[in-house]
Amino acid sequence: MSDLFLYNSYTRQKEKFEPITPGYVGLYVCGPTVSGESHMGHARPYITFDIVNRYLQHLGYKVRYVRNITDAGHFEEEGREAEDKVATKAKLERLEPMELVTKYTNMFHWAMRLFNCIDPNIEPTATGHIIEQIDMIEKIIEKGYAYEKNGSVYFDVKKYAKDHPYGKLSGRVLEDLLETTRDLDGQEEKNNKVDFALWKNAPPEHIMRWNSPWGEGFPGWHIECSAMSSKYLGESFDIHGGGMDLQFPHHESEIAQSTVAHGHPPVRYWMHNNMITINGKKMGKSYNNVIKLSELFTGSHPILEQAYHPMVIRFYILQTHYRSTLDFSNEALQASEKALRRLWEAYEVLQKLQSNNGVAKDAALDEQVNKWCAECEDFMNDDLNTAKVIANLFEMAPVINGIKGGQVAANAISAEAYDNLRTTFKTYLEDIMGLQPMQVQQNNKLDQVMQLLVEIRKEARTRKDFATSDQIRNKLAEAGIQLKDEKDGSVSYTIE
RNA sequence: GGUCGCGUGGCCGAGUGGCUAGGCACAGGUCUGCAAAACCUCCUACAGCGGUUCGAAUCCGCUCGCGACCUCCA
Repeated sequence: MSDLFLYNSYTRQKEKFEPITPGYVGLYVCGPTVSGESHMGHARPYITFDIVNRYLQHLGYKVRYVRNITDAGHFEEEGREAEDKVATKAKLERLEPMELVTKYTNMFHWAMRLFNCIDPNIEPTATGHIIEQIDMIEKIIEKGYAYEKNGSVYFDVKKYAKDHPYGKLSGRVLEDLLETTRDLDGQEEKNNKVDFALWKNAPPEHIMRWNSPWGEGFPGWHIECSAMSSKYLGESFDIHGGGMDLQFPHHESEIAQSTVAHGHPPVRYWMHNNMITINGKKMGKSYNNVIKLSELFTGSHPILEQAYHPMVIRFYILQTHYRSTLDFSNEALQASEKALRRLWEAYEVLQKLQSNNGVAKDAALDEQVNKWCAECEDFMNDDLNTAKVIANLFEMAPVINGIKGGQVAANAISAEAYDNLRTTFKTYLEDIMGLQPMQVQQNNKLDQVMQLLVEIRKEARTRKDFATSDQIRNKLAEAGIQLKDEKDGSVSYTIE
């Protein structure tokens, strides 16, 4: 058995994974900002790290998976006027931040369920950890790496950079940053442009506000992850994940804050998934090119030619390595849909195959099958190469279908190889990659109706009444039910 | 402008020195009453130029094209 190697963004190389506490893994992933509906781009990190979580568990680790909900910040609901925030309005007329945040948190959870992502063990909210964040800020001030200005607190990056490797994660050089950072509102308060806010003084119209030693305000963006990850995973934990776009400034700032507060860097392995692009451009709110998940599932976006099942999206994402960009197109998604359908059907065929008595007639094929199965683990261990795992499963699909169709002898492979096939498909398809059948679960009554139709069609065919038999087949196809005439004369069906 | 990354066959995408992934589409065939499904076969690519090497999609250099981050961002 090979060892698990993960690409560590911090060192820019694949490293052997060794947890801090043998047998246990602390995994923290930056969760969504719930000020709006999740879009397709958001699907990638949560599916990617669901695989990380699942695979670590498969390897026998006890994983504590923490994924936060960013529900504090400067939120506005789309379509609402800025004056909604004015405090003079009646309470129920005003935007209530918690209402907005609850709505989008619920929608996020809905999508995660459909994607079959395992729930994190802890899903802390930023608003629920204001005290922890204030504590941490105070610690940083005590150590002399932060300063207060007009009710806001800023982290002193320049001072930190003197004796710490600031910029290592994101490949920045402080001098460059000092020159190139753009002018933004509120910058004049900072001692240096590169400093970032730990706490922000809330202007009167800001509706999210908490008391703090520095007056009413709200936490800076980066501090929540530092405070919550250390609370639930410890001051040193194994894996921190998130999208590549968070490397700077978010993760870089996290490292700086935690290093000062705790006296050492917080994370062993930094993992970053790449972006989903559309027409070559990153899908993101600021580019105005997002496809929301709800639109994706229903097909209700002008660019979409059809609705896409959550499992198709999941499979589509897994067909690409997580560190590569993934370009959206209807064509690509439709290809994934067909591919997944074929692979899943092979899996179902496999479950029904009868094992032979043990001896392999085709030693070469037998060996090949065992090799394909064994390789899956090596691929996963090589920085979670799900694309290669899927490719291997596809190599085995014709063997499975061939046995069923008679093109491959049933006793070509050994009983061991059969078991190996079954275990491999189950383990990788379901347990590790978290895929599920797309088909509607068949219920008993529908099945009885189907058996009746199949019987009528069979009789019609015997009479050579092909008009009737084809009508049954075609009408069912229109309804999304596909009949398949099997080699042995039986008829099976699949429902889309 | 600075930093980093990418450019693979009709499309999507693995792959980082030799063994020419995989999926989808196309074409041909087997099977079928006809189909569908399945199976078999076909399609042999690595932006361009130059270099290193016995050998490069893979390493180095240059050129062209694209993108990400530097601002909220998964």
